[in-house]
Amino acid sequence: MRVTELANAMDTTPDTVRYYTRIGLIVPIKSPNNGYKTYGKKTQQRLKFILSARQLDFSVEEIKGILSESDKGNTACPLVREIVEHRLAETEKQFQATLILRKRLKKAMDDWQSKPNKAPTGDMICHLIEGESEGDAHQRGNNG
Amino acid sequence: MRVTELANAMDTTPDTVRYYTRIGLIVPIKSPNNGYKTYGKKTQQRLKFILSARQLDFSVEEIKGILSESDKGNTACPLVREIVEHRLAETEKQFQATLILRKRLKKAMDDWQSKPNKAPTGDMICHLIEGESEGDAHQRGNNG
DNA sequence: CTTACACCTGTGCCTAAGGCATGGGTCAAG
DNA sequence: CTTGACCCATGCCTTAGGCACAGGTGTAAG
Repeated sequence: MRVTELANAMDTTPDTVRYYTRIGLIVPIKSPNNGYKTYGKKTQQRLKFILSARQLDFSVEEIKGILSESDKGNTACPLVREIVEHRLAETEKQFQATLILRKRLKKAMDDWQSKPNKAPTGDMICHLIEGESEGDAHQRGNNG
Repeated sequence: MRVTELANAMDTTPDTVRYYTRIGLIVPIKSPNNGYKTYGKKTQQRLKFILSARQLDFSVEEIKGILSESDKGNTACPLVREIVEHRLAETEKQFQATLILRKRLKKAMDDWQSKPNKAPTGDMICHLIEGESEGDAHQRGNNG
């Protein structure tokens, strides 16, 4: 199988396959006559795993860790459980953040409904936004 | 005001201020004796606008467009309304995606509760994930 | 055999919004 | 002058691929 063929079979893009190849997640055999990368059944299995993990929003780095463990013959399951737990917590945060953003956007649209458009003054760029930031603490970078 | 001072006053980081400076969103005066960047009141106002817009998840590129319009003396309000509308739609999508991911993660944790850890076989890397991808179509990159 | 042409391949550069490390400059106290 | 604390500008690094480019491959026609 060559890159596009594999990509189609796994319902992903050739660029994605190339990317995973480039960073060593999957290892093809170089065809000796034309230098094209050739992927076998085992690699397809591996790619399937990678894509499934990506579906759960595992980062590529995390997947690399899992595969590394598995390649040494060890169970990757505990690691997988840990990651999924962490990912769920992260998703919960993301969820809340999106909620807040949505509320904020809706409020903005609502508030602006009645306001006219104004040309910028020396003190204001767009009164829609600048009249808006009361009672809402900003957040410095407290990420995870 | 120098970079850190401005950053503290606006409750953001010096790196952020430097970034906006670097890409020309805000323009400081170079202090002639030490080469330090110095920011005035007008710039602080501008930065406030930028940060408020970022709170609404406007991209920096979008903000650049708004400021460019405003700098020419034109109303940026229609553009702002348009962006906020678009952003709201985008957020809605994001919201749904996060919901799906959360459901998927929760289901995974649930399903795995009863399953043991297994060493990888020749055909499987981690049975938790590989047994999981039934009845769930993958998605090729159909983004917006 | 050669030509034509569609499709395919590998490589390298690009992204968003800053974060971080480095090497040096500045300011006040002693 | 020297120490030390803090501050500054600059440049590289990050994700997960996307995209453009230049050239190779394969098949049909001549």
